[in-house]
Amino acid sequence: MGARTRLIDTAAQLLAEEGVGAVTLRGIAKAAGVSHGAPLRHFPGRAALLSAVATRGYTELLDRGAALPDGTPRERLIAACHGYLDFALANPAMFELMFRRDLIDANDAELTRVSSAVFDFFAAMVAELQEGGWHPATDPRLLASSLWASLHGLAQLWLWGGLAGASFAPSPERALAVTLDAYLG
Amino acid sequence: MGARTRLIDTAAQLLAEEGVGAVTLRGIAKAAGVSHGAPLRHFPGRAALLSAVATRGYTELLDRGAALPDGTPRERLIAACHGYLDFALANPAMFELMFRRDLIDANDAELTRVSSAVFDFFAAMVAELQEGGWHPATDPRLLASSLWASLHGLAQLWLWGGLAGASFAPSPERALAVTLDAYLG
DNA sequence: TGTACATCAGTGAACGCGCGTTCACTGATGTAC
DNA sequence: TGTACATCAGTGAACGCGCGTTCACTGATGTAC
Repeated sequence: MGARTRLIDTAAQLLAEEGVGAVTLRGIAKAAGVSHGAPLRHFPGRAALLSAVATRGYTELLDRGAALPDGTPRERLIAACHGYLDFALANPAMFELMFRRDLIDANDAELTRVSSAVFDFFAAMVAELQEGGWHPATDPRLLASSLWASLHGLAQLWLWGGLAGASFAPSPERALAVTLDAYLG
Repeated sequence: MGARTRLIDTAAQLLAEEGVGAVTLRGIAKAAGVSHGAPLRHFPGRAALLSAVATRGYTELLDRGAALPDGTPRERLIAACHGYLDFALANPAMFELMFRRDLIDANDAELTRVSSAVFDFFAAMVAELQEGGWHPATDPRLLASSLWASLHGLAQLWLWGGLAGASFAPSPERALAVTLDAYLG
């Protein structure tokens, strides 16, 4: 395994264990057991390394999409929505990093390639369901954007510290059920 | 005007102009024209000052709610949803700060008081609409959580850099219309 | 097989930076008598 | 009205920290002939 890959692995593990604040170049180097200048042999800078880590996150999202069980378009879209929320809840720090523009390089070629693929996959599932007569007149990418944003907000707010006030905190699953009911009827 | 209030004002302005990364204790002190140790006369630390700034954001949200025009419960809820999105788009850095747990003190009394009030206000509007027969069997706070999360995700993703891939970027207003159509039929 | 050279990951000291926070101090203002 | 004292916002030097990045160097590995 290449040193570059090992650095990304170590960073991803450090991210999961210690959070976004821990993935500094020096912290990653230390966790990887190399001197703190070593990572710069493989990445031009911190943002590039973190972008590679975030790309891992988008790749896993894509893998989850590919591993979706067979079923009707509707069943598959519902499963994909659950998958997105599950991923975010299971990998909170990765999820945060994936959307932290100040930490990663938004123009990173691989990152944009994979994240676009995730959206395209999702939009394709939406389009498939539309063929069955669901919101047939709406642009599938617009519909996908709205639905994706709803999932995203659910994950963000839950990770942020509960969906409602402290006195009432519905589980994200229950809120997702309400959301899916609204969209899918 | 007290020095404390002036510091919050200055910080809020600096936040709007320079972003979340600029609101350091030293940066705020410099912008306020005082020595960099001066803010600690009024706040126990950085998190307390930033929490006071974020509280401003929630307060403005509450003010916007109070200023909603008269109308049917449905019209008022739709206006509130637009208001939330408008606020986020008009105050991106404040919106970011309001949900950055690593920068503000989640246990700050005033902050939790006002942010809870915002949610309660929103949930009350939802409950009012339910009296008209809309999703009557669902807990209004659960319904409010789902709808709020959808708005929140719309704002977050838009500010993050477009709702979809670079090839297709629907305006948040168009996506909001789709979302409101899904929930409100 | 042996030799000279190139490549390249990694080292570790150093640089310069901005940060939050501490601390002894100043100077103005308010208050008690 | 005057004096002694307390309060308190602000000062500015300093501390210690972790950061990203630079740089000359080492040592192992691969390659050409």
